[in-house]
Amino acid sequence: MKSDPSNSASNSQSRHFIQQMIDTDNATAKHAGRVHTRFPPEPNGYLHIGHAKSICLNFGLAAEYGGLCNLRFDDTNPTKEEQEYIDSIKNDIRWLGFDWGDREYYASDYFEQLYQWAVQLIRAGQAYVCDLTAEDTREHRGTLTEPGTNSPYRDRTVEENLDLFERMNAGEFPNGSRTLRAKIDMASPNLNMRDPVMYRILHASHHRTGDAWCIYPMYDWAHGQSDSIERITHSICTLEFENHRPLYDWYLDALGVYHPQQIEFARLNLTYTVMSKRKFLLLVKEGKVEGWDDPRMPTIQGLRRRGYTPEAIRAFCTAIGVAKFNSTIDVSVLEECLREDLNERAPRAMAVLRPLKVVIDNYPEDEDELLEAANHPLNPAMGSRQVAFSRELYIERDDFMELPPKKFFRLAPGQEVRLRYAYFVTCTDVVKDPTTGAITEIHCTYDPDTRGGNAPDGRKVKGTIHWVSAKHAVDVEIRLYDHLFRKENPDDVPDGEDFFVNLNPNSLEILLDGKVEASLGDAEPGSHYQFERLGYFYVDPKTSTPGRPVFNRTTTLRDTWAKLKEKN
RNA sequence: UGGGGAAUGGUGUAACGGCAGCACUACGGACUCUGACUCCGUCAGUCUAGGUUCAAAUCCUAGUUCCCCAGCCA
Repeated sequence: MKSDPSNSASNSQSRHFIQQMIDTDNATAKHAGRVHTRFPPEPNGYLHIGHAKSICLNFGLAAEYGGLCNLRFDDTNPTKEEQEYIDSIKNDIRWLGFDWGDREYYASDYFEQLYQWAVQLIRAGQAYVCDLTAEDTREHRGTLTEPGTNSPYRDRTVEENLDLFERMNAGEFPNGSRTLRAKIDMASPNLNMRDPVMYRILHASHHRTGDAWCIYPMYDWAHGQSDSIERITHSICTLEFENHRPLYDWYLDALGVYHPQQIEFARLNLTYTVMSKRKFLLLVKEGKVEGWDDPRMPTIQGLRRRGYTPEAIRAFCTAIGVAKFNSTIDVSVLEECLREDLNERAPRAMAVLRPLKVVIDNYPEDEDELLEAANHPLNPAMGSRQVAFSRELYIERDDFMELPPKKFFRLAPGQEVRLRYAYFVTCTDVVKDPTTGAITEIHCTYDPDTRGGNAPDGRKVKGTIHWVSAKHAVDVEIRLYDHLFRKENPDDVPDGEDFFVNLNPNSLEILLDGKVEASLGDAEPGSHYQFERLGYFYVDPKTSTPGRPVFNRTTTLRDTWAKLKEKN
């Protein structure tokens, strides 16, 4: 029995309400201690971070309690679902680190059983064929405050219903001409109970069953029974299905079959992003992003291409908790989980985003040398590498100011700084374009005694900056990403506008003259780096070519200097 | 105005009649060959009004606010 929190995987002190429910079930032997969940996506779109919450919950709970989690595609609507999505969903779940073994199921696997069950309900007088049009059905349904009215077809005989249903299935009737409905209660205050449609006629080819069927079960008719067939113990879903639970219960009880317990939790909302398949589609269709896997998209594919790791996403899903309150998580929580993971795994390297040339006047013209740099200062096991140094270097434009404010610890005329892993240098001169006045290069002298970065005389410098040897640098494309929207809630728009007005025009900045140290010239696509003092970068697997890596900025490092500047 | 849910610092989330805790954010400080990491600290919360109780975030009553439901979508 896993009811003792101290020896389960979840021995973190606080347990969310679903864990508590399962603990209670186990304590009372409700399912004989069995825990079997499922993740039930509809294959009509790509997975996003919101799905990740559900995936982590369902697979996580199963793992925690020594149970199982099925993957089941809810493919009851042939007009919307495609094989491509199935492949992509499976790929994403696997990437997130979860395994459904051989339990890959489809609601369409159960079409025959569902049909038999429908016949059973007809025989019991609990379902009938209705000839109302969609529009008439709506009118008969009533409103939130007024009861509906019975369909004129509600009292057909069992024989007639059986015959009609059979003929619906045989393809005798056109789309939309008839439905099979459950006979429940047109006056129910819960609209889902007002004789819900169980089957609709859809002469459409299904991605798995082909043309075997021309009637397709509604989600409500298929979902609970699918869980029942799979002997799911805890059917976890989002809040909006709470209103449907009485209907699932009704179906299961009417059929007299195994009855899973449905539990609803709040879906994930994140600041600075939208979270619906419909809106993602709009962004893609309108060309606001490059595609479903655009690194600014909160799709699993997008996050992955941005450089997120499965570990970071899983940590995030644990951190945010599970509850019934409809909340919006600050993206900083996600970013913090990311940094925590990347800080440990990403080897360090030096790269210059916006190069400014530096000439070391007292360094020999034709000389080069190799200096040792740690791949991870906090983890010696990651080893070190040699970086080339020479007379001409690039540094970050931001790391030089001609008229530095107080507390600017970087390069400025007369100011000495450390070039990381190299030498102390002092700025001696600034060269400007005579017409524009723009700084084109700066001159320094170096102190040969500080080789490696320390002064034998014990003198200190306030600043250490990164650099790349001009002669050895590799030119690369670097893509800087920022929030897709500039408002915390992108749906907060003026009257008559849509969420596009909140798009952040600076969410993507492409730098074509980035300079990286030579070792990065053949960086493996799909690998992570920390560019020191800048952030974490990911070698884009999609656009990198051999010898020409493209770096996506996954996220910046925390930057207290930038904050300080902002305040002044 | 019917029904179903939910309200705890800026944002999330615990506490299940007994000291309101944790994380993120923000703000200070220490450390530093990354203005990073790490460490220390500060600000800040029980939706409202009554009631029960020695004791209420927790129980009761009334109210307020927010979310979901009128697809032959899921």
